[in-house]
Amino acid sequence: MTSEQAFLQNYDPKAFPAVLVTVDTVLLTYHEGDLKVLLVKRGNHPYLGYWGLPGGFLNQSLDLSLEDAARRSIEAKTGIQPHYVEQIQTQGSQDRDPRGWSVSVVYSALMPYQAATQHIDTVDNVAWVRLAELGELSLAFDHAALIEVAVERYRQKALYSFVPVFALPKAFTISQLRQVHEALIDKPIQRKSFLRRVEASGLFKDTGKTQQERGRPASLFEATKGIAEYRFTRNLES
Amino acid sequence: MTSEQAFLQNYDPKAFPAVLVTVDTVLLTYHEGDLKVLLVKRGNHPYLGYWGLPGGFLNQSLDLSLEDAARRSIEAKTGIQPHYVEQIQTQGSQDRDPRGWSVSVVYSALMPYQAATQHIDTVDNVAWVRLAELGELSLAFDHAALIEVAVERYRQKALYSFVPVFALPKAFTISQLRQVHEALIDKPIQRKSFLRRVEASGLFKDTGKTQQERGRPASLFEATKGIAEYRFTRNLES
DNA sequence: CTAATAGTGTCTATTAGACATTATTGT
DNA sequence: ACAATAATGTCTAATAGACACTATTAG
Repeated sequence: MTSEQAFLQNYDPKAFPAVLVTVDTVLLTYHEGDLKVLLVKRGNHPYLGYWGLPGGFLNQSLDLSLEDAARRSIEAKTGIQPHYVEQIQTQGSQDRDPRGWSVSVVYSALMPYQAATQHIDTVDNVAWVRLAELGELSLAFDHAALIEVAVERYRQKALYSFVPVFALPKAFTISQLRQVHEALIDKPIQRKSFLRRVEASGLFKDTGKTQQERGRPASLFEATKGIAEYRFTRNLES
Repeated sequence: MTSEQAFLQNYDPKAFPAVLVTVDTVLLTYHEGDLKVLLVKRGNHPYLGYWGLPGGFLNQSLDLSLEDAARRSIEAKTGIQPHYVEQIQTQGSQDRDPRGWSVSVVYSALMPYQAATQHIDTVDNVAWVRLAELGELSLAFDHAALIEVAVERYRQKALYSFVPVFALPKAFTISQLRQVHEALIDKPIQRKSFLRRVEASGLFKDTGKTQQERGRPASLFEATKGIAEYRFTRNLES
């Protein structure tokens, strides 16, 4: 039996054929009544010219961890560090990438539309695309399915948490927040029920300011710490 | 701009240093009042002689997909194909394995104790270990943390689903099922509340048989199709 | 009989849905 | 005043917790 030290010295990482490891991110926001996902027009083969998710190969020198890699690619495309990031799932198979056995670790983040948009407006290969429009587009790899899984996850969270709040700007009205939840679950939510939950959570701070579109001005709120972890024991109807 | 075909012909998968990709599995069961996890005594460096999770490097020729790899290693260690498998999370960082940048895709499965135990009793490097005992053991890599994440996931599911039923044999009593849920959430559950949910779901088939420990014999039930997907809109208290 | 466990009856408390009512703004 | 949207009042329905009660077995 060799010592661990000797074992590691003799260990050859090239003994096994390499698996392609990419980290892809599903970035979502809410703007003017629509949920939108950030897509990038691919400048390389395969799927050259197709829209796909931001992300790319793991960079073993730059990235200390998978989440590092996700945050790095998010900041590269949007110029901001989102306040909500979670790992969604990992897809890996022999045939999802023509270059070989490929594993994609999928992260997702929610962010305010405005904050990210000033950065992406400066380039023409990055765009927010309405989820409703995705059917018309043919996306690279299995990215359409990856987006679907992320959205389904948020749909569930809209029923028992306030996680969707991270798709809004820092200050927002309760109606706007309700609209994000409604867009996710694709159903109207009773205003009274929703407001009761906002109050019961105790996690929203009234800024004292108001915002008006049409009709009575609405109070502007901010999310406080802990909102990402808060859970209701009873779901909204789905 | 080269054609996609030319690009793929010139593509060299060895241009990037290989990332180590492993698939590890957290196999859980319930037996005699305890939740147990299947551990394997490692026969190789690193962590030679430590207990760790079943799993190993992705085999690019044998495995068509990540889930394939998980199922293959589960069957290798237990001799059975579990009825419930889900992907838990993926951990990856520069320093979790001394051999290099390593990614571990973690799957988890629930299975009946008896079905798997006849197979593992024939070897001495595989064992069911009570979750309560894990604190005394020092596990390989970050496997203790991976188990913790899987158990926490099932703890949540115990509050709004019947997924824990897959840790029991084909026929079981409602008390046994309740005990699995109680072991997961570490709290007693009202028998009446639990039975109400069993009835409301309509997903349990009374076998007509009974089973007796002490006291009144209990009816034996079987799970029917769809139980893995069933969700309550209201959680048990956590 | 008692002990033990399975299973039921029934009351209370909580909370989401429904929907009517009031409040506050612009035109 | 009217339209539009925000915010509240209040009733009902659904369902989990609490816990007492009955049922069925072994010894």
